[in-house]
Amino acid sequence: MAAYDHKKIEQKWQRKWEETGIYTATKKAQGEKNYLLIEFPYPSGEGLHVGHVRSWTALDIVARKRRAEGKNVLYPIGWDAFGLPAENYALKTGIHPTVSTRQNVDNFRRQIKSLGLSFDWSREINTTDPSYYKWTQWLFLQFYKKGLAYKTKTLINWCPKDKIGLANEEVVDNCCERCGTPVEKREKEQWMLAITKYAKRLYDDLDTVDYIERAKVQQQNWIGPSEGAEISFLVARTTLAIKVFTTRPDTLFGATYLVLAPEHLLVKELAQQAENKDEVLSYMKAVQKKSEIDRTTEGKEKTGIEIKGIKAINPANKEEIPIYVADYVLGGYGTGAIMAVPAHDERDFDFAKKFGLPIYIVIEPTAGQSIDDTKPYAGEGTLVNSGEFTRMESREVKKKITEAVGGKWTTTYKLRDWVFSRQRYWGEPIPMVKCAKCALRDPSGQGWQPVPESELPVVLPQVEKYQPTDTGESPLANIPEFINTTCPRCGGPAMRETDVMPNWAGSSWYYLRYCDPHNDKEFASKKQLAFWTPVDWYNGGMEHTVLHLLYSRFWHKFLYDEGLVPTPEPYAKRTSHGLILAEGGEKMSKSRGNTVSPDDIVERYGADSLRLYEMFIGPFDQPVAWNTSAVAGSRRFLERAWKLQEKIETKGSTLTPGSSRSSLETLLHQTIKKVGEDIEHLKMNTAVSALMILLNEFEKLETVPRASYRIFLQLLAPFAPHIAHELAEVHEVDISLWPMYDAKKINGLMTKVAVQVNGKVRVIIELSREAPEDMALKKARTAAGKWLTGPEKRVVYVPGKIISFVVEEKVP
RNA sequence: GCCCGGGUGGCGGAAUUGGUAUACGCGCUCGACUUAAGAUCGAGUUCCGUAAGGAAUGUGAGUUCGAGUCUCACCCCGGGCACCA
Repeated sequence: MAAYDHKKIEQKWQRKWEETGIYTATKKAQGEKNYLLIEFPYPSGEGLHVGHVRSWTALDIVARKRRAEGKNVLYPIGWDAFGLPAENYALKTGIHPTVSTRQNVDNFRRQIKSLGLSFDWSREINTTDPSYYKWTQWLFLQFYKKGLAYKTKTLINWCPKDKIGLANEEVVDNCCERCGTPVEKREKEQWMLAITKYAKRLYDDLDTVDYIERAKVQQQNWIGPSEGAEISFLVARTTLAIKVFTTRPDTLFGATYLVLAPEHLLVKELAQQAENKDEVLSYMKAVQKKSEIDRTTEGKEKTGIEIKGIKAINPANKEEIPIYVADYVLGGYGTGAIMAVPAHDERDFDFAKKFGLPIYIVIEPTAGQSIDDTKPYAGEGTLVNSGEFTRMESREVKKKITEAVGGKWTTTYKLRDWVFSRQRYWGEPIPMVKCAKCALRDPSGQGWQPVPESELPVVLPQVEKYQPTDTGESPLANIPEFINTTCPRCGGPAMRETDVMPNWAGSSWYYLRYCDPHNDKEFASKKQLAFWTPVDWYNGGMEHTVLHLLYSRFWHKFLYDEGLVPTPEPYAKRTSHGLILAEGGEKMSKSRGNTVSPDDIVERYGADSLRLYEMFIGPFDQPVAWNTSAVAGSRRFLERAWKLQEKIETKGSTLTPGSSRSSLETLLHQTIKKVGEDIEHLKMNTAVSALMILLNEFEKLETVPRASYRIFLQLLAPFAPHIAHELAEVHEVDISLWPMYDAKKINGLMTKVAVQVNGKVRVIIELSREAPEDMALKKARTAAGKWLTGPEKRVVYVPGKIISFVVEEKVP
């Protein structure tokens, strides 16, 4: 027997799989369809990360198992290749992103193929390919046609280092998610996608999908629905009204002032009539200068200014109350204005204390709790000082009060519309044209015209300089041949949009393209979509839960409304893998110099060892630290599996004695069940452990029955496909099907039962599974006699598990 | 502050409905083989104790014949949201 040569074996099988194309999915194949998806990678210059291997191997195991079960599996791969790193690399080196992307993709492809992942390479896609982004642009135009894409002047998050606008989702702790630079606010014209129109459905439909709980909760938090009332406060001696949003209309009688956000549209108008006009305007200016950070981290000391001489009328008690402008109220949430109830809200309380505003208590805790006048009481309770509502319960009165003052019960969401413009080069050009002439006839005055679908794609032109400008214009703005065009509506001179799409655009629909990747008439045919979608199982990182996952659900729902996709949700099931950390538990990163390259591990130990190790490393959904010396353990396991060949019984002979056979049979059936179920629940670490236990048992035998050996290889094949296929070929056993277990053979004839005396396990006895109670107890009493020192008070017998005696203890 | 996870040997971690805690692997110790090292194979490895035995699943209480698992209170770690009215 030759030594285990992983290089030879892995190359041989990888070549064979490629030549025979056995992992190519076709609609015509037999069996129920099964669409398994992993997040397609960004082909970075650093190459594959061991984290990619974790996610992809896990679903590869699922894919291989399901194929063996006769399912028609689609497991595709592609490249999410637009994005800043390629552009920044071009800035540094002058190498065009097309070139570096091609090189990186080639490297990724080579690396992935060396891992023996059973991807369908015939469906490989690339978001930067014009034949792909043609359809990304086409989809954008559908949003535009339905009024869901619009350009507007808005305050956006601006990263001064990357010189790029960011979506709210890309801002973490007020810093750029990518580079960590504190973001600034800038007013810019931006293309927006109206994701807020779908807020309710994006929230509600989470109940219809099988997502890992954490992902669901994060999306719920992000969408952030909040039920409450919209109530109008008239401005005294004017025709104006200020609409506020509140979740506590029951405290309306305690509203002693109003607060407008500095961004509120009415502020400027009211300021004109104010006694302290200049002060109000200078406060607004000061707020505008403040970054988001200053606004939120000033030790929570609240600032604001009264609009003097102007009062609002509390619709509940008709009292005139002052109006303030303060930046603790956010412009983008609710109506941008609040009614302040200092007695029952901590923020309003702080503000009222600072500005000496009245505090009216209108809710009293129902029972037991005392009111502490140094703190506001924010709980529910009984109304006081509330006119006709006095003595009612706060919970029951919310909608009644809202109705009584002509308010509206409504739901507000934290979700904001999606900033879809990037003033950059390496992205899909937004297929819009601006015509000055048409703008005159356009009610919005903007003059935007969509590029006719027949002229798609709008191809990204070659540029000399990639450098974005401080004014925030795209490098495309420097290319006259690109900008100057004719208006599709009037035929006159017009200018192209120079903004490009964010890198989330191409990834918002790629799983649809996989269904029909070479279609040049449609983004995917209805027939193919009807067959393959929805994705049955999608695995990816937690970091994409509120970005990619939410965005693609939004696109999908829109396409569903347009009748372009057959299901309301794109992904039936979503799981997530934990990060792989460096040895020592730190994050792996190039700058820390602690990365592990899959190439090195494949070279030294082999792909099968790497796959097995990453599955064995720990619970799939939790972060784990890398440990190279533990990879050797997986390698040892495979070597022992290799060596086991020597013990296989030749065809026809049965050398293993009968008693070993029956206990081996029990273990085999248990292992089939365990491995199969563990794969379905991604409990890969315990599945591998079960395979190890089986191998340990095999090694104790003189010889291994062929049938048992075959089952071992069948179970091993998804995890370590190369070695399993090699051994199967050499020993002429068929491992193309997944083995079945016999439920009756899971339990052996004999079973070990623990005997407890007064709660302590004293002895373990072996019993026949069918042993009657009296016999079992008799045997237990004999075995545990030493500890049965007093009269028995109680006996519990759970067959197959435990016998528990409670005896009277001798008091010394 | 609110909402999710999680806390078990030297380390990564197992543990069906409450029913033999520490599976499996790494590391370590001893032994065999070897001139030697490595690899491999065998034995051992939660802690205290020579042993009999005792103690232990973040802390403290509770329910139970029996608790890692259930209940209550608290501590610590990781993640998400956060002046969201």
